[in-house]
Amino acid sequence: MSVDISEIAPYNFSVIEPKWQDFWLKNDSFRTDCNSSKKKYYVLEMFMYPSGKVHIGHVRNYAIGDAIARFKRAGGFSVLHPVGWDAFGLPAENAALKQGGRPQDWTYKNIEIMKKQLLSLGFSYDWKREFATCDEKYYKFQQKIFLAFYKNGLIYRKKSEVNWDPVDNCVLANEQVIGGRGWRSGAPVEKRKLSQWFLKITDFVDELLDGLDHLEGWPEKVKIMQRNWIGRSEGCSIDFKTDDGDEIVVFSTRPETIFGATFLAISPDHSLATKLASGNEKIKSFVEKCKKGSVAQEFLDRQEKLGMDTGLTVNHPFLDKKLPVYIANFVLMNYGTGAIFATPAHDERDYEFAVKYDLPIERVMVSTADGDELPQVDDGILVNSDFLDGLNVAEAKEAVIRRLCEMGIGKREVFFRLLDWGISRQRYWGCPIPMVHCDKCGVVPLEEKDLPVLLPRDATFSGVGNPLEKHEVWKRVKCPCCGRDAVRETDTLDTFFDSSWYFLRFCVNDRENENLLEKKDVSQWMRVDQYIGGIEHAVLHLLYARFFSKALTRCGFVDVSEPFENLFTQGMVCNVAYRKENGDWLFPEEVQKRSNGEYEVIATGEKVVVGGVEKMSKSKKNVVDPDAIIKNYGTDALRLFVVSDTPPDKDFLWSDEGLEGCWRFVNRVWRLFVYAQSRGICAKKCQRDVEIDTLDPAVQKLYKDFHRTIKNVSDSLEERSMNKVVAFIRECVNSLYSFLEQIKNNETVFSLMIRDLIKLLAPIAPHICEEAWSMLGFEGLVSDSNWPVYQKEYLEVSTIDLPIQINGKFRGIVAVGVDDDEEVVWEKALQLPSVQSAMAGKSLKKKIFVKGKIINFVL
RNA sequence: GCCUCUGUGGCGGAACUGGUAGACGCGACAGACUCAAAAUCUGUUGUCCGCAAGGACGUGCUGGUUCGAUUCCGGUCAGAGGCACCA
Repeated sequence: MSVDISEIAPYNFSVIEPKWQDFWLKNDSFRTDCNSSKKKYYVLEMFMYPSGKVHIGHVRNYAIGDAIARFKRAGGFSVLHPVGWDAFGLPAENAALKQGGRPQDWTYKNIEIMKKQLLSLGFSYDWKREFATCDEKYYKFQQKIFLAFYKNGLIYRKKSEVNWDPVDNCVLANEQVIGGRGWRSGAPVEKRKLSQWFLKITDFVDELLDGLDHLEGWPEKVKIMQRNWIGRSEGCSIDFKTDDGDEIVVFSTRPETIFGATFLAISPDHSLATKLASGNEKIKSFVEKCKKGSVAQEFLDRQEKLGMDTGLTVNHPFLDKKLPVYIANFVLMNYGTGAIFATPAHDERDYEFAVKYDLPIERVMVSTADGDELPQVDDGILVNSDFLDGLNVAEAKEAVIRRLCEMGIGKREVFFRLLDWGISRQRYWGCPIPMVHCDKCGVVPLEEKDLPVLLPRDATFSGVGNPLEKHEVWKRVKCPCCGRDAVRETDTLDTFFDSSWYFLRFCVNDRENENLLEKKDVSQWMRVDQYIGGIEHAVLHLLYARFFSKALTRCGFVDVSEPFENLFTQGMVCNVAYRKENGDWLFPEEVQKRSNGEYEVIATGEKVVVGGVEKMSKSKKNVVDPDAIIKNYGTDALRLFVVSDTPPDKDFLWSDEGLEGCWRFVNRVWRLFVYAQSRGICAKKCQRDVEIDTLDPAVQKLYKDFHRTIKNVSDSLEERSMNKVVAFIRECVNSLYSFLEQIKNNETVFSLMIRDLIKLLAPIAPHICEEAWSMLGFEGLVSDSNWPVYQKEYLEVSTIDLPIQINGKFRGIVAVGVDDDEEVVWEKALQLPSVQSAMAGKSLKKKIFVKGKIINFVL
């Protein structure tokens, strides 16, 4: 019995979607198959912090990953697609402080809630591998890693100036300081001197840098950011001696400008500055002023240059002249040697400083380009430089370094911007560091048998200081060396430590496996074939994870030089935001449109500024709750929407109309499936072959075009252009609607098209497809079915519409055979009225013919 | 300041190695169905001129290469992101 397609009831997602979610979960439908002979494919989305709620940004990230996982699965790969929780971190501790209770409880409760949300989104995860980084088991492994790194000399403790976040009351790594502010709190970072654990990431600096050249599957942008962050610079260090016999080693990448040097500058943190300060009140107060300045935001913004003459001088290495030594706040202690020679004529900072303090400026280079303004920073030809005169920069650099080396005062050197990674955090909710402080033995590692060091369950959170440090019972321990009373390390590990190796642990098939990293499992699955996450981790997590792979390899745990073969960075989800004129943000429900098109606050009638498109965030009151969307439109419509329209690597603009459109499309597809069923379309009808030549021309074209769709959808998925995937499927559904009358009686063609359409849509809208698959009597799950294959010969066309140009302008088309010779095509083209009228009275200068592409008459 | 990326209809965006610019969607407009509305289906929709056939213009701006440029090259403007006294 046939039905009217427009009368079919809408897709009943509230029943159908939970049904399949339960089925997949109960049957472990997406459990990783480790014993398969199929090629492996490891898809991973950056795991999430259990903040309490899944937001739309997560949905988009995971929808992209899930589409790839399902596509690869259908494409004949054995797919690993795990899920877990990056569960340590400050918010849990803040929640404990604010609402009482323990961070543990808060975290695990959030995980429970968010897991439910993920399940309601129908992602194809292997839930048997799920873990949280705060699981005792996971951090026990992590303590093992810490000890192994320690034994291998990759971890050390040192007292040094660190970044202190005054809001989070905690140290930050350099990578976590963004524009002088804490990455989480946004507070201006202060400097403090503390004893801290450091990870020797600088030991791998060359590998980390060179490895980037081979990461072809990474966005260029991320690689550039990492290269800049590592910041390699080549140059030369030069030894100077003050009249008092103090040594000052300077570093320069421009040693060829040495003849233009007019003074030396050392950092206020330089050991010589400290020494001088101790004997001189004026210098002491200056140094202190500089240190304060390096903290205050206003100084950072103004970058005002401050300096003080030490009264000391050094000899110029080549000239018979003395150079004064200044302490200058623009010289950084943590780069190079903390001292420079200044060449004001050829360096902007030196120039600014020299002008301010009235120091000489001597030109030693003339530009090859025009203009002779100082400072001249571009390369030129050396002048006033004795043995370097007339040389270009490269030649002069070589010559001067060679001479300095011969004199025994210079050395070729490479410096990096990258510093070692400080991993100590003065917080409770993190992985305890398995070290002990003993008065007699010093800092001693625990033995493996004493692991794990578990977090105490009875800590108190007062908001001041580190709860572990104040826990008098927990912190007492016997020294593993001498057995006397000692104290535990009370700092915990930076949570970025946790996320630097989780993707390796996901490889281990048996969650209970006591081996830290089962080598066989890791080598089976690594590298991650497709990693997906936000670009904000370009120099944080993504650099640390690369370092960990190399460090764990060095320690013999694994053999993974690089963790992520292909990296995809998805864009953010944005929404319009409203605010009052005083800047307060407003919820969309609080505003309404006036008749003149402006917006006002409903309650008060105040004028509303439509604040443009902003990243969805609670503070801007423009978030959309996935649960509400799922309740009203279903998961498939939501998933479809977040990958439609916008390429996944670009920012996505939320719109209710767009979502509505996807909901309409889901129903359009649903009606098509139900209609097909009513026409008797079912699995059985797919068994006959299609005799393409006997088909009605319209049906034949439809069927051939469908094979083009299969190719287009497959290619677009492969290149991660989900927006195109959706567009091609929509196109295909549109033409099925248009030719419904012609196709409805051809059961074989109709069946085959519906079957493969279900498969094409399944990676993005899995529930409706699973339902249709079962409804039409196909065996098993569409999630387990093979990806459709297109017939190449159907894509080949015999005739094409060839565009015709006159003087490069489009004038019409002419239908020709693909293989028609030039003469034949010309004949046909010349008969076109538009060509004839354009040619009238003119002579043909040239004819261009590109087979299958174009004809162009040049008159 | 330095580095990187991006500029295509009212909007999100398509366009293979240079070859019919604007696929697909949103919005808008019209028609069918309906007592009516919603839903659904079918059209139209870059701008300008024209009753029409048709024509002119059009991918930030500006030069160039080419028979032909959204695509390649030079300059320039605008926006986004990263780094920011890194010697």
